[in-house]
Amino acid sequence: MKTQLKKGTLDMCVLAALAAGDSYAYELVSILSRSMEVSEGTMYPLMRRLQAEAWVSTYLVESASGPSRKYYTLTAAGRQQLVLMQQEWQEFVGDVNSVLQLAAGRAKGESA
Amino acid sequence: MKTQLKKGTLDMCVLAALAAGDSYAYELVSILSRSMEVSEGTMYPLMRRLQAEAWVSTYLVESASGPSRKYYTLTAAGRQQLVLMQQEWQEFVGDVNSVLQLAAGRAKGESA
DNA sequence: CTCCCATACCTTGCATTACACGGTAGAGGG
DNA sequence: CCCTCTACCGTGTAATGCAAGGTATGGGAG
Repeated sequence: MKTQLKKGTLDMCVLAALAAGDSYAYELVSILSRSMEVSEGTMYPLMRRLQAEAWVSTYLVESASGPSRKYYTLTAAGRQQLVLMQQEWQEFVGDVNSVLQLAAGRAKGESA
Repeated sequence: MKTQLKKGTLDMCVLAALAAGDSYAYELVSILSRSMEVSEGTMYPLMRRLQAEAWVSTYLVESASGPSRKYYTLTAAGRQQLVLMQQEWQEFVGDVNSVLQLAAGRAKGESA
């Protein structure tokens, strides 16, 4: 029900996960699922977008327990983008929190 | 360009602003604009949604410098919802930050 | 051998929501 | 009369998360 909150942050989360090491979509879902809810239907289109932006590149690796895995690596541009996104994210969190604090005082009836 | 980040937070921001005192859409835009970018085209549909959820109620007040103003007040349900949203927001921020920190260590070549 | 499950890939269609753009209308100044 | 500021509103578009469904590989259960 709070899926709207994720809009725009998943890209950053995936890039961050990839900064910790190469991975593939199916695994990324389970990695991120440890901290937040994500579904496959979100992941695959997302990875396509990241690749279209040239923030990641791919290579195939055969698996002994199923189909080949499509691994993703951060490109230099991807690393740069991650830094940028983190800055925007923290700035945004600060903005929202400042709005929340604006209200906090008066909400309890403290008149001035 | 980071409009996606706002998805789902504007409702909360508006409710928070109203917790500090009744207001009308046009004014809410300028209030929130002090902390973040919002446009009128966003505000009016948003207010209708909040009202449809019964989180706010309205009353008209004539103005000496233009058309009548449609003021919005938080309902009891609105106050409750604000608290809920704030909890979800902080939880979400924590989740995202934990993902970001996951990557932080290894990104610099610290091989555990 | 067959069936099923876990792995791993992918697509289509839907819902939500922020915003640009455009339109209406009152009050006051040039 | 026109223009600006205030203040309201609607339509259509873009972005994106997700449910649901589809394909294929490999191994274990029956």
